[in-house]
Amino acid sequence: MGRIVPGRYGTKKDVITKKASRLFKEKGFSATSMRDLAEAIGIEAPSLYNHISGKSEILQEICFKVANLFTSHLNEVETGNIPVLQKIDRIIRFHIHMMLDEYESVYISDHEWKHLREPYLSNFKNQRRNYRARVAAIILEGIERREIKNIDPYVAVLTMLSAIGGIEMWQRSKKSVDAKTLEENIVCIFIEGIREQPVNQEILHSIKAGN
Amino acid sequence: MGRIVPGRYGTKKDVITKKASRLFKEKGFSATSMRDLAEAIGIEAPSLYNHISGKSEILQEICFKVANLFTSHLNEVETGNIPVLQKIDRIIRFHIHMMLDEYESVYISDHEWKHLREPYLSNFKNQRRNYRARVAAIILEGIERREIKNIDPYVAVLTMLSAIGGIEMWQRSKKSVDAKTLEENIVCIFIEGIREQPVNQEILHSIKAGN
DNA sequence: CCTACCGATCGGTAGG
DNA sequence: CCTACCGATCGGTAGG
Repeated sequence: MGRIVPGRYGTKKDVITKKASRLFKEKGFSATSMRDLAEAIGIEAPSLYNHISGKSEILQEICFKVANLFTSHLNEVETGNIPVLQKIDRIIRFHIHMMLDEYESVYISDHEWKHLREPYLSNFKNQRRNYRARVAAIILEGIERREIKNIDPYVAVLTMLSAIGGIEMWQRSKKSVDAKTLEENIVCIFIEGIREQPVNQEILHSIKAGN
Repeated sequence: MGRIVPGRYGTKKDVITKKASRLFKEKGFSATSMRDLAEAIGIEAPSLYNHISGKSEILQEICFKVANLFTSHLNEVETGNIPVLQKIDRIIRFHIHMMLDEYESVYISDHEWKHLREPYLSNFKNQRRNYRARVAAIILEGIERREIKNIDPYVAVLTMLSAIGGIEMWQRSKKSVDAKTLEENIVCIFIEGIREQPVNQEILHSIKAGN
């Protein structure tokens, strides 16, 4: 095999990161050896170290690339002058798109982050906690404006984000449900699930009143 | 250290499985060595093999114990002559309770099953696929009866189950939200998220009666 | 990007 | 349940 050539696949490091994403996703970070990775690329294991400093650097690249994309998107959403439910709608759709477009990276960021080394581990956990707190703040605002029902904002955030995180298995059976149906169904479930519903409240009231 | 004594912690094998659950959850299956496990228990690594045949047997015990609990509960729910939304309500609550009571085992069953060996790996995947298909069938029935809105049943199942699977992080910050609030919030989001709207009084009644 | 190689650690066995 | 130990494999380095 010749050397890895930069080109339409990006730098050599990008090629390594891409191949590693697939392997880490399929076998897990710890169960993937540098020899597995090298073989998948078509080089010998020691050659990898010309492009990366070590196995954990690859994991760092993947996890923070994903985390930064989510953070950047949230920055945009927060500054927009749109209704709260529309903000939540945008966040949900972005998560779904990330899962469909970059599902290997997102999967690793969701499931393998614990193998990050310090100080990256702490940084990652902080960034994640911060992200969730900011989304929870949006939901809280919606509750105060009576656009969203009175639920615990953090429960709502975790429920939504982990639900979308679970659709990775989806990728394999793309045929059965197309992406658009998937997206609209999920958005529908959550938006109507968290939205304040005056009709239901009225019915509930009339039941309690004994009508 | 003396030998592991059976007693209020169950058999020696149970003690090993319990300790392993914690370690597999914190470090991952592959990153947990038999020496880590032995040290946590207070014995030498080779002594473990008097009680178990190998590392993968422990993972099998954990994964299938969880899978069988879910399957057993679904068997009960299916045979019950209750409205569809109430069946879904029961399933959701069972998943939440499992997550709160046995979160280490459930976490491993959710995240580490890929490290199972054949034929256990195939058996586990089959059992899981079967479980989801059966829950999807319940949802489909609800759609046909116009109790549930017209969404893809399998998307609804994955959304619900993976959302609940994500609340494991919850365990750590028990203080911030009590279990009852957590449960009611999640049930509320999903039941109202999938219910056909406008609501009719009968369904609301049956849900309330089910609690 | 390769060959040659390192110390550490792995899951597991032999034998008592 | 222990000590002693096995072959295999790990992440990574030296040197070219």
